[in-house]
Amino acid sequence: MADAVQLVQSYPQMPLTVDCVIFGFEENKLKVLLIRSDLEVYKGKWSLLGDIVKSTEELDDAAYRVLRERTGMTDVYLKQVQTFSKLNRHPGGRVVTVAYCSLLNIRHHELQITDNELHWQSVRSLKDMAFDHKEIIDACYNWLQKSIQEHPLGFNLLPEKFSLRELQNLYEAILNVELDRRNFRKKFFSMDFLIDTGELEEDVKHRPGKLYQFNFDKYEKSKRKWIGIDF
Amino acid sequence: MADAVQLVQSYPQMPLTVDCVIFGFEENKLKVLLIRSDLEVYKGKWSLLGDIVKSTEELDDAAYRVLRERTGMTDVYLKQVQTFSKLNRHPGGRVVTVAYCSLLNIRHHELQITDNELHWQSVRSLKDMAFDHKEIIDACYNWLQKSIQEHPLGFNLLPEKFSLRELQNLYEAILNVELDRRNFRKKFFSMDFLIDTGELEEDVKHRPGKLYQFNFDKYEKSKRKWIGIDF
DNA sequence: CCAAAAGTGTTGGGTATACACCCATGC
DNA sequence: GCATGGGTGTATACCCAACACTTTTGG
Repeated sequence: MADAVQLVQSYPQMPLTVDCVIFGFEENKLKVLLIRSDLEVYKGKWSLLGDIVKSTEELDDAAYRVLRERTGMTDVYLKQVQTFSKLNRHPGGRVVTVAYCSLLNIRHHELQITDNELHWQSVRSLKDMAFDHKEIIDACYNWLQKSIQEHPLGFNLLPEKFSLRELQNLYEAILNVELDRRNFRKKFFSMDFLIDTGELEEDVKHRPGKLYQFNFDKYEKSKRKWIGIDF
Repeated sequence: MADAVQLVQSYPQMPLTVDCVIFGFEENKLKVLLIRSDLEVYKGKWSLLGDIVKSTEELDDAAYRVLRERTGMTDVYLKQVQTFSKLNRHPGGRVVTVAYCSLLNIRHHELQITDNELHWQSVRSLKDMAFDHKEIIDACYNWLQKSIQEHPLGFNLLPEKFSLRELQNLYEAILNVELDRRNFRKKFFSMDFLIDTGELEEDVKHRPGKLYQFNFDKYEKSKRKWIGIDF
């Protein structure tokens, strides 16, 4: 054991951080939660929410901590996406960062955000960010576009009860496509994971749509392993 | 700028390593390249090929360096998969590691391996490895199973010219399924990325199959963006 | 001629796509 | 009653899964 300790002590060390790409959905747009950079060189630029990883902290824990400290939320979808290590990515020296992607419902969380430098920004209008954060967001956005087609992640961005129109708007916004409404409905109804709550939309100035919930239990039980070569 | 440097210098630091899960295909089995652990506590156990990340080295470069130093190969498929940070994953103390997955053709590389503690082991027969390396291999294997269905990665594991039977054996071994030969052929021919070399298998004691090459150029040009919700 | 694997087509069922009309609500 | 979006069905094309026989080669 002593040899192992000695070995590790001889290793070069470097700072490690986590950066959270926190997605939300509002006004039919996919948005990401940003904060003003606190570095002089990036004055005025937006940056991701991130923090150092402590010496005795696991990466997932560090990412959850960032979420908790920034949004007050603990029960949020979170997933490690990629680690970035360009030598010049941080102006203060070598810092490696692990990017996490997080999905949350803006409505559930808006009251908890007090720091007024926090800001939900449309993913489509991003430019000129601090560090390599644009690159990190692009990676997470690509990951999201892919994952939302294979897993029921989108529901994390919606209220617990949602209309099919909202769901479709979400998919259209994230995938940047237009989908046929009837086929979209057929698709989701045929999956049979939507629970009709019996409730209707309110405060809408046209015929109200039905509200549904996603049946996560049923989904978990029926997860299948897909074989299908396609490239 | 000075503030940024000072800030980074105040960050906790830790050792960072890369571990390469190097897959190969031989005797119709998916294999992974392992080495005897050099730590006393793991005496006799197998471990992945890995190394520290140098202070001024990017992660991809470190992973390529490991490959080059261990196999002599430079032109090998390599992809960052996941970062592992459990506090007790290394008996010598806190070490974070970034796992890379690599695919190579064993035949092209076998002569370059001189260290006789290096060893190709069947993925199916893995057990009881050093560190958290079993977990890392599992993650990379899952990644491979998924990716090989969406991207033409498998060809990195085969010789440049291969028969359809070899290709099918590869898919069956990695996905751990049996596939219908006629449908498999139809599938690949309909993709239209296989070039008939006009050559035939040799030294085979039955009717020889045709040898094909994968048309990477054509594939790159025709990459399409898929929209298809399915979970 | 025998063994072993290569090579080849068809059919049926299910799934994706394209498309148009009536309905319920608010104003 | 009109504007707005909710809700529904059908026909077609495509793709996937299932399935058996003939051909070529080596020995």
